[in-house]
Amino acid sequence: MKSAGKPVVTIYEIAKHVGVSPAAVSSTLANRHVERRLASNTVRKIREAAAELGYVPNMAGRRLRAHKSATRQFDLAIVTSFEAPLPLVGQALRALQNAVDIQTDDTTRYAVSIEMFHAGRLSEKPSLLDANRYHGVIITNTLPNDDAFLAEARLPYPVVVLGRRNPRYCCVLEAPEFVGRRSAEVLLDARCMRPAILHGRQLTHTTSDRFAAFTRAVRDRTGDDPVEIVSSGLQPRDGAAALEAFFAKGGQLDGLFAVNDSLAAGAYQAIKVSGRKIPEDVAVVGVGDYELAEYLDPSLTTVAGANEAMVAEAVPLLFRLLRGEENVPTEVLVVPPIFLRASTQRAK
Amino acid sequence: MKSAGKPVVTIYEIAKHVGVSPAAVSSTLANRHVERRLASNTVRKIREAAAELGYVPNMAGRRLRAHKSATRQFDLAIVTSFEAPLPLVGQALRALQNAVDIQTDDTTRYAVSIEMFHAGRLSEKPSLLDANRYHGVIITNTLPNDDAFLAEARLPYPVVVLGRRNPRYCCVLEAPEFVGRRSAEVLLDARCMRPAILHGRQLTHTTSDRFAAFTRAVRDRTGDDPVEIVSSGLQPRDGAAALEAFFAKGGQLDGLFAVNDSLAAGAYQAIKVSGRKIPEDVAVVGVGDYELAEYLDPSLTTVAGANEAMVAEAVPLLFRLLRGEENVPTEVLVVPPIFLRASTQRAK
DNA sequence: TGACCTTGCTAAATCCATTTAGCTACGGTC
DNA sequence: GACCGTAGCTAAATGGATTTAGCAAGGTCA
Repeated sequence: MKSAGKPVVTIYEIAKHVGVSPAAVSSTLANRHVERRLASNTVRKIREAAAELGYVPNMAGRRLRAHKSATRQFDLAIVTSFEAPLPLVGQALRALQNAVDIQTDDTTRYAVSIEMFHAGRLSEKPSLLDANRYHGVIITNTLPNDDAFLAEARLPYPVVVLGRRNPRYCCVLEAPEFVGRRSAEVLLDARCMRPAILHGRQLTHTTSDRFAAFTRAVRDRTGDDPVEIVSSGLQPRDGAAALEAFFAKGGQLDGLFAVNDSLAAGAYQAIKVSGRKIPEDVAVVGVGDYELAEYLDPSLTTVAGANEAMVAEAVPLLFRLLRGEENVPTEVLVVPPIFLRASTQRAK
Repeated sequence: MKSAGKPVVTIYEIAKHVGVSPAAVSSTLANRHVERRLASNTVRKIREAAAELGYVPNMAGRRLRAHKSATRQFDLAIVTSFEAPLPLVGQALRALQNAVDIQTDDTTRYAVSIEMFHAGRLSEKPSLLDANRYHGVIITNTLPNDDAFLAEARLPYPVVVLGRRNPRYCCVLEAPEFVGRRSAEVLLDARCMRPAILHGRQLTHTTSDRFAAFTRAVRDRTGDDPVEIVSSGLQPRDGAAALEAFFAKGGQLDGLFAVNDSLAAGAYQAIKVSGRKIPEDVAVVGVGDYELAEYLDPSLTTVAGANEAMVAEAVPLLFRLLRGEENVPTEVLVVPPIFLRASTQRAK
């Protein structure tokens, strides 16, 4: 049982409690009691005391002692929000792990992990501010709140920010304007007269850029603003619900840009249920960061899908920062590819 | 630049190199040099030496010192494979984080993260065997190799294994047989005469159970074995490729059970491209752990989707183990729900 | 009886970084 | 000349666990 008492229990408390030395306690708790020839009765008493006092090992102490003095250990992490699409995070982690696998040798070891925060509440993760957890991190899927926090806090270790610009850090992001503008062009080239944009309530830096550029491009070419459809979340069900509501209110559209592809998947369903055909009645453009896009019916035209390219830039940058290199660029722009598929192929 | 030399650089080396005390070096590297009134020239020399010698801070040392002695810190992790579907892992992490958020107070802090291994090569993560990293973990998406490793190694801290049975650990898994059997029943009830099963080359405990139960159920009811279609991976593209190849060889089927839903998404495409209609020509059953299933066209009938329920069981179990409780069950079975949707609704 | 072994345990060093208390030298004040 | 203040630095304690060398008590064998 965990005691609620103030003083945290160490092996010294246990030793005192049982009447043995800390060495005996340590040996027992590390299951070394046989080779250290501790009497089984002593072992039992130590185990009981540990359980009774609610002993929790201090990992820092253990690691410090266990540290082989010829190796340096780097602890790296991908920091992302719970709300973010995980496949993108998975790509990032894989890329980081690959880099790490190459660089690992006798003298250098790495540990990489994913660390998550609630979107918009990065500041509630105080462990990030301590310089005693990670040697370096890649941060992604931040909301404006988080961004402000980061800019003010200035994390005391190397950081690469993915997908948004932050003046105090090394950033990798989509070429601004590109996705929104090209999406608009694709829809307009398919002769859409009433293009719409579908996005979630919370705009990240990336999605708000897509939104703004799309809106501007449509306005420039048609003189009108696009229709704006807002969903409550980023899951397919949210996209479906938003479009259903839009149609229920008598909304009309003949082209749709969904700022990410789960929303597009949901939109597909609502469009079909409403009796409209893709692409004949509604052309659809999405964002192809997931494999999914190609396997929707009809296959989804996507702009972007730059995540992999961004990650490929970010990982080497992190290592350059870790190495203490100077002249590491503070901003790298990635131009996403475009895949024209069935969802925008309208017969002349 | 990182020196390749053997002895790892500590602040003591730097101190010796510069000719100051370790205290000065520590103050400088922690950016405390102003309040500690170090001469700017000294600071510069220390910084230069740190860079030149390739200093890498020892996080264990830092954390040990930084540790507030009235708090105990638990480091928890979800351990999963790179190849696994991430949304499931995300669910697990969210559940764990929620539990942790509730239990955090002045005296107890938690850090949760995701740690990944290459499927089948868990044994190459030696850090798992050290008792100096995590207080407890939830392990999921293991392959038979990994399972054998775990059974032999006996990790020296609390572990909950998700999705497979392992005699030496506390396990949470799908009720065996259930998913495979019910999937078979759904297809047979839709009057399929040639049911097939689609799975990846690598079978986890869970997928091999699904496979075996499906096969047995089909055999029991029809006297014949189902058709087996094997894909190289677990992504939609792999499912599509496997079915394409199957059709190209003249394969026939009128019902398909895909052991996970990315495969089902890929299969959908190949089936449609081949000119067959779902569900008229081919009824399809998948596994609904992702939101996606409902938004495929036609919406996908799914059995399973037990991940959330499994996670809900696993998290409390982990805490019970951490608390050192006795009589923690070693096996918890979860019965997954079933969602009948359009992909198996054939007209009489 | 003495040499030697075994059992069962402990003292103390060690891992690395941080921080507190305090020392020295120098300049200025009355 | 006594005293004070300050800049600039260091010695030493500290955090928690592990391990090595070794001590003491008791037994075995010649």
